[in-house]
Amino acid sequence: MSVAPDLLAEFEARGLVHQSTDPAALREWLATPGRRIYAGFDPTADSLHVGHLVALMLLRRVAAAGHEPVAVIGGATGMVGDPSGRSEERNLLSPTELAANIAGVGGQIRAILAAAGPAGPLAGRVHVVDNADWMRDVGYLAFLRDVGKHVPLAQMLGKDSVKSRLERDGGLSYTEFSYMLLQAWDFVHLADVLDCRVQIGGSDQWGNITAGIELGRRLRGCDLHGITCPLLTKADGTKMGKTAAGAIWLDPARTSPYRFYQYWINLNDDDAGRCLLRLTELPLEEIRSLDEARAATPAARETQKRLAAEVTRLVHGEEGLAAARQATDIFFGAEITALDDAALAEIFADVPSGEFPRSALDGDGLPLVDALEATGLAKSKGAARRTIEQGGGYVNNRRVADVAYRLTPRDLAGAATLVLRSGKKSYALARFH
RNA sequence: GGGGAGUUACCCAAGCGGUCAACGGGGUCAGACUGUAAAUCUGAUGGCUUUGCCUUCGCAGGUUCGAAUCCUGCACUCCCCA
Repeated sequence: MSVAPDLLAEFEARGLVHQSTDPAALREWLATPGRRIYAGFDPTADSLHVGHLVALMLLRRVAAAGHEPVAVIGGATGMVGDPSGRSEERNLLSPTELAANIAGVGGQIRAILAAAGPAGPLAGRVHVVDNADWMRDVGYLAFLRDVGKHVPLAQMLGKDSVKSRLERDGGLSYTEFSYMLLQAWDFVHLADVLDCRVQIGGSDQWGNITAGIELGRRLRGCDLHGITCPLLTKADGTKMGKTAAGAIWLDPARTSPYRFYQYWINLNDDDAGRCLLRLTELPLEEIRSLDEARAATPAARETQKRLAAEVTRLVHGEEGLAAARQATDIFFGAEITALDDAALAEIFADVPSGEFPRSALDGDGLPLVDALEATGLAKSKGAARRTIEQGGGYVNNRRVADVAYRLTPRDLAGAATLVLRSGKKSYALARFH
């Protein structure tokens, strides 16, 4: 292994450092290749969402720099619930839910850490562990004596996550209050068994990370370090990855590759520029040239296209990216002809559909107005007529100007499916059985 | 308990006997423009078997050839006095 690139400088250049412990000490420790650095992921759902991508990318950068990332799945901490960044008490997850979540989240973490980057496969070895493996058998009394005894209450009460919750009406339970002890113990445990001395996370994790550092010093006399990165937010102040329709998930069953891809394509210029730095592994020179291109010819949307391609490829692979691009061409492009029903169903996975008897197409056929109404593209037949009159009615992406138009077997794009559209973006599939 | 004002379509809000499916604004939808952005402009916006028909203006009755508009009762909201 050659000399490790300066990971901290890389983080700083990409705007990934919000707070960190002593940079000089950190830099020195990181100068040796093969260092282990961890980030935790609590399995609060069966899939991660784009909000988790920054942390995943941090781990990939760790690996790319010749160190060894450690991803900790919170099988134990997920039982308790992290109060950080939350305004209300969490509901406890059932053991069954939790097991499913651990499986889902774990699979995604492994896949993303295993994916090849623009510069080929990642160098460093990757660890994926579950903190339930070392927490499960720790007895309550032992934990109170071995860990709790070394954590001053004043310190716990001083954390923002606790303070802000105490000031609210709901307060927080003892269970969530204890959360930081578990995460602190994780850090000390990983230092023990893996010599992992740096924890990274979102800026809301600072309190939990410093709790671990403090515990390490009191318990082991060792120097642990922490880095937090700014939470990814959009220019309008909302969280990255939240849309009106809900979160953008990494699981293709929850968010199709097409919608995932479109999310990045639709970011505004500034947000896209920032994401390029934080969420991709493109070299800084390349990002700089994209910045220049964006300033010179913003309409080309090179930044968004490149960002969407990079992130989609990482999460959904080449095939997912290809599917998203194909769907994009169709959604924004030409007339739809000769696609088979499976491909149509795939491309239009996010789109509502209406079922009709095959016989509806026979004879005079099915009035387009009825089909638009039945698939929900128009609230009433009157609205459907209006849409067509005003030039917003499409069959297979071909504009239909005739209000009295009737669908017949000639209009089928696949064997039994055709595509209806109202306006620029509202699609529906009509299936005939 | 007494007096006054009000209740109109998704929201706000005009209309005060016929030309009212009901002005205007917001929202929404469609079109143009555009960078799959923002802004702007244009059109539409109760339903239907659509050159016509049906159902809407708090609810129920009534007057009238004809009512969202006038009368009576009821319900709810707001304001003033007690």
